Amino acid sequence: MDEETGRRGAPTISEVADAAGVSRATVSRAFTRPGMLSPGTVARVREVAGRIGYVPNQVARALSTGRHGNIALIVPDVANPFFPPLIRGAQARADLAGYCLFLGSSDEAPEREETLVAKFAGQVEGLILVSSRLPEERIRAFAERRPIVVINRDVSGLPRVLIDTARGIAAAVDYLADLGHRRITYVTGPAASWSNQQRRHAVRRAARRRGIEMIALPAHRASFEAGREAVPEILATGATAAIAFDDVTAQGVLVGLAERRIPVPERFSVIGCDDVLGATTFPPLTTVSARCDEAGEMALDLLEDQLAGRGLRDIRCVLDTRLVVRGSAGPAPAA
Amino acid sequence: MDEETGRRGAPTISEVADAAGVSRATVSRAFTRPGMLSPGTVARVREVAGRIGYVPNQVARALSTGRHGNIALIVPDVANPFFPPLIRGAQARADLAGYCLFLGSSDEAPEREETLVAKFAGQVEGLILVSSRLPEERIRAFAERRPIVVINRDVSGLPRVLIDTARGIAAAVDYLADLGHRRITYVTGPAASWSNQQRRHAVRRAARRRGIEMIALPAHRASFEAGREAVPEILATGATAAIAFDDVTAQGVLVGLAERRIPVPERFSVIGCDDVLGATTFPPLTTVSARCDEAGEMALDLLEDQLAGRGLRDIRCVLDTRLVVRGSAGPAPAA
DNA sequence: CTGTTAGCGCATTCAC
DNA sequence: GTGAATGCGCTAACAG
Repeated sequence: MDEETGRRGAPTISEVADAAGVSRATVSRAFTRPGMLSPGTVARVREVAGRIGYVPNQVARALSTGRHGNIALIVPDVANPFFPPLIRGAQARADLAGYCLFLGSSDEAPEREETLVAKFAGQVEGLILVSSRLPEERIRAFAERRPIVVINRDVSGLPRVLIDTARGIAAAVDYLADLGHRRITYVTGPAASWSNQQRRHAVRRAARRRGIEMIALPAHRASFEAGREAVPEILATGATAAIAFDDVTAQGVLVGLAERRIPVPERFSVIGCDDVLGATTFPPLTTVSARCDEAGEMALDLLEDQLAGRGLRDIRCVLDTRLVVRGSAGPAPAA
Repeated sequence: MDEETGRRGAPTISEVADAAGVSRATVSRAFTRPGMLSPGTVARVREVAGRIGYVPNQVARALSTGRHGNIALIVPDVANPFFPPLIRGAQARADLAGYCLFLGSSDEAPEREETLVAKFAGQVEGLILVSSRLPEERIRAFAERRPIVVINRDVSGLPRVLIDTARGIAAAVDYLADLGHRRITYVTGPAASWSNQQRRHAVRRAARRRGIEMIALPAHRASFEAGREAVPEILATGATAAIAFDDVTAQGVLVGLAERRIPVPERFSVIGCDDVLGATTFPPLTTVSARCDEAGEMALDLLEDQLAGRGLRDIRCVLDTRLVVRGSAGPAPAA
């Protein structure tokens, strides 16, 4: 008994073996492959184990088998509403497959992400990196040690799931064009983000196709505030609608507009991206749905394939998107 | 070389020892207690290790030392904005102390939480349970095995950090009373939640003290929608202000009000709780600050004390709160 | 079906 | 300052 904590060392497999009058191997099998034992023995061993309070030591088991039954999922920021649905999707699948999901949040800092990955790498079967801020070479280096699946980052040679917002954004631009908007703005996200570049290009392409004007506005800081602060600039361009990098940014635009008493969508239209806010804004945000939950599920499936030895190394899953029409975009105001 | 994956087994301490022409013990010491070795040896060993790509096996190390260097933090729902700041606080402290933080999200399901705790228990030094939905006896049982700190749950005998919203809520009620409100509503949160009960009582007490009327409205479902759907009922009571269980619920109330074109705070006042939304609503939410980040930091400090053998078992840290005045509450409208 | 033997990779006594 | 032996708790052959 540990005098300091009042906690005693956990009972080991040997103690159970002695108490039950069997060998340690039998105890082990009673927990890992009950089918190999006679039902009676299994019951007896388990009964004794339960009474003593024996719980198999995961760490020892992992050392012996090389299998830990854990998967790590690392996101840039748990506070960003984009990730929870994705996390939930991955977790659901992990449960099904009998894995325990470890979550890590890097706070958008590459160094923190590096530390996390390194720490996790030793204790999990494989990892999923979401919107990683790591240099590609680092990701590849880690992938050398452990199976890695990336989400929202197009690293060739690794299994990856990409959310292709191009289609959804094209639909958004079409929608605005059909509503009579001739000049729109795109409110930028993190410059280093793969998603941001992809979305920017998509808006530009679609606008060109429809023959309407598109102006990209740099975001000076992250998400919400970026959107809010961009409002004066947006207005200065003379545009009648804005597509934002993500929903949080769009929410910022919404608030900035509200502060200026500019009614949405009557005088200005706003469209977000990701559909993570649901209808929690006013007016409810029209947005491009990203199906983040499916991304999480798919990543876990890919990882599972990887772990099972089946599954290609260089697979690229692309998730489609579509426009979700709610109430934040309407006809262009008469000039 | 594993033909299936193209990944080879990680180099072990022995390979480094051979390559460097020293014993395994020396390699081990080069990483764990460099002070015991001559500087030259340390440098040489590390150089060789780096070249070979040797990384100490955490699992083996943990089995040998009984120390894993991990701490688990389990929250009911990563999607709830209440938790990210708390997580961040804990993570910052964990970094400082050299621990790696494992996150778990139970989706508000006690069974999931149970599974998570059980899985984690074997791989961490200790755990932090935030707003746990587990029966007290289960928490106690786990605490028998591993040091546990709880947040927002008053489990006697365990180190716990509680956010005492009473003071902040009293201030909120005072604020409303001073503004001339005579009848207010409290929009309830999860019935099973310790925080909810505490907050409800606090509102009631303060209202009684100030001689104003308080009506509690049950939330039919979770957070945002609960708030939005409660609006008709709120209005039906004839109240002129509402205090919501948390900011997300308050945001729902705000949207419900906006949908009915009821201007806030001119015609109705809303106050939230937790201060997790910042100024991202319109109008910016007046709320009771909960200092969630400090709760996370404090919990980790307590756990550290626990692990170091110092620190009491039955310690109860109470964090104070205060009213943050922004723009969602104003003078009671003239009747 | 069950017991025996031999590691998994590392940290840690002891000797030297 | 460094090496040789021992064990952490468990699983996985191999016998019987």
